[in-house]
Amino acid sequence: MVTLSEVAREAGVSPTAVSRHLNRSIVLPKATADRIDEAVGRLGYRPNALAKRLSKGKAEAICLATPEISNPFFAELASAIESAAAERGYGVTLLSTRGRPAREIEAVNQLADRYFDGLIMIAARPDDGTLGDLIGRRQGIVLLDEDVPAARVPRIFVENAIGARLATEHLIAMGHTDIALIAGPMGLLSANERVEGFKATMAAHGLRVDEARMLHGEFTREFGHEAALAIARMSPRPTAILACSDYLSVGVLGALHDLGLSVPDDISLVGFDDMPLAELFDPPLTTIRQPIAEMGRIALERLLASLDGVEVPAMTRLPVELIVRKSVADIRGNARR
Amino acid sequence: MVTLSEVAREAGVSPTAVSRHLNRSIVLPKATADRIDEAVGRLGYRPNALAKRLSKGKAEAICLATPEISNPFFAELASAIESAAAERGYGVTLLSTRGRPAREIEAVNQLADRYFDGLIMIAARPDDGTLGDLIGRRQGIVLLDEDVPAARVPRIFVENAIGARLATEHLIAMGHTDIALIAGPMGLLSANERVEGFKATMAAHGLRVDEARMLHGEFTREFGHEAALAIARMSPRPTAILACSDYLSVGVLGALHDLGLSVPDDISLVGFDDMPLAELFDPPLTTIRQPIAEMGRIALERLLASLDGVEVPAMTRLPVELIVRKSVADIRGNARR
DNA sequence: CTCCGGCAATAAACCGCTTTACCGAAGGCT
DNA sequence: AGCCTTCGGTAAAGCGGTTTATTGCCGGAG
Repeated sequence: MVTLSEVAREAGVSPTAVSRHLNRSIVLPKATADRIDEAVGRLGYRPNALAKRLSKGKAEAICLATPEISNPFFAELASAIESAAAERGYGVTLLSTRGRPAREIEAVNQLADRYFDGLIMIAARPDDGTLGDLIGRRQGIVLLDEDVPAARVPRIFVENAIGARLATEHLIAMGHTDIALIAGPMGLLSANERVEGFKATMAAHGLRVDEARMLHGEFTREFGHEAALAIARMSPRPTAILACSDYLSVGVLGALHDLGLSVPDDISLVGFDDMPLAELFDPPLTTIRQPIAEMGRIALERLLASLDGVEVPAMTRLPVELIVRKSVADIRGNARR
Repeated sequence: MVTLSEVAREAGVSPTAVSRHLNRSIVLPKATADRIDEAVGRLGYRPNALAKRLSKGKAEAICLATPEISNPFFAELASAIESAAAERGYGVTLLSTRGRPAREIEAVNQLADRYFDGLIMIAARPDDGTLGDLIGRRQGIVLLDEDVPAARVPRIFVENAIGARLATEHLIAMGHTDIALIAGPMGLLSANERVEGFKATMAAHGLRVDEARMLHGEFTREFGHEAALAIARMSPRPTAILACSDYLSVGVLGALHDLGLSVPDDISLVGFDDMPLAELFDPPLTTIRQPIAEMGRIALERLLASLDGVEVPAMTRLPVELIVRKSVADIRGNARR
């Protein structure tokens, strides 16, 4: 391991000169500069990142805390963030919280410990205040996709209510009036907003929504499965399901398939997220697209900006879009089954 | 930012005492220990990770270099690795190489720069020797899923040839004799082994394989799409396709669907990887399962072991398994179409 | 002949923690 | 009484860079 001092000795100058020359914080006469460059090359010198980080007080890295990186939605987000970060010379440390509050707290603590300069947090469940307190008004955090109420940090969300409206309107336009909702965890912002968007749209069309037809649970395949089973048993059976995440939809698809029910012939389904590969499902999933790549890019930009001390918007809302594929049946004019 | 020295002053002891006490490298009388603990608590002291890393000479982090983290196969691998690493107190830095050799080299350089202690590398394309030289016999690297020939580091691969044999035998058992192969990049170990497994199995069954029916290209959706189009145009058209990665299969499925060809009625398909969600495709994909979670866990274990200086096997082969779903038709007894 | 300014380069402090000695006092043994 | 241990702790040298303030020197202006 060759150090700065060795290069300096080799080039016959001081370590300071080498450091400043390499960081372009000094302009040396060509002869000296060449001697240094030559020594660097000959010894194969590479600055020790650990030392650099300590003396600069920057980790040159950010952390991305996701509920679960194996979820393609988060994986896609991670990809966008990593790519943007790499361009700016930052590393991305991954931290899957797996829905455990302790892991989310760990992420914030590691930020405090300077393991990284900033943190992009995708929360997974409603916060009881612990996380919010911890985040407080700390610098260097950005909340993505999901809220942690008490925290005073920049947020990047999508238009959840509009997405739910788009989905609901589509279903209504196709003749559905009895729609079940599979929502996310009670108390989670994105879940709430989607529920509200759904309810408001139903109301606007003079449709009643039965509380018993709105199921709350985690954004997991398992809960989607479970909820779909429950919905299939309802009587009369809803003609359509709005699932507030594609991961839920995946569970729904599996459950309905197991029951021998066809989507969309027996029951229609709209998802939310447009997660990668959703177009390949059986049937291709009609869903609300979140601009994943853009969310990631913007989250990173906001984070780095706030690290540089520039003021960033407290809240950014990104647009969503209805993607019509094959999971919704047109039942206009049909008799109620 | 409160430092060790401040805690020491507050507790009326030396920084050494605080450091050693906190790291349990000394046992102090209860009274002193309590004074230190109390000071730590009152000041809210947290050790600076940057300083710790420099003085210990360890980054407490490893890097996972994947071709593309948004690919569910790699995302799943990342999840397993992150989880195992977290248990051992290591952070995981993500680096998507996006198939660019420069990014792979970057990963190795960053390892040299001590950005992290170890590197799990999933190579993406045949190496011209550059990467191999760089990796050389360097400590702290493990190759996963894909080879870089010249390097003298531990490797964790699956039984590629056996997987290809299993897939081919299944196809043959279902009556297929004219099988097209969509292989990975020429010269990539996993691709080669799968091709060889396919050829050997065909030969063992007395079936001829036409070189023109074996297509080489990158492990991407795009190439899968392209290759499927080419295969559909062949005359006579093969009755089955063996795609050497599920990501390729995804492209195949899309292309055949666009052509109005049904899988498996018009053409059968077997994939490789059993990537997450493959069971939801239309049709559910028959494929060769790689034990993704185990691969990740073992890769991490091997890496950490080798960092600790313990000898690890130069090569580990993990078993694969045929997962029969719905993408292969039984055409035994059928007339050749 | 001095003084000043700018060039070339450096000494030394610092980032915050770890770790390797090493030291003084108290107690136990012979 | 003298010597050895153990206990309780510390001084100081790193780790490998960055950075601030400073120095010596030289040429030109006054």
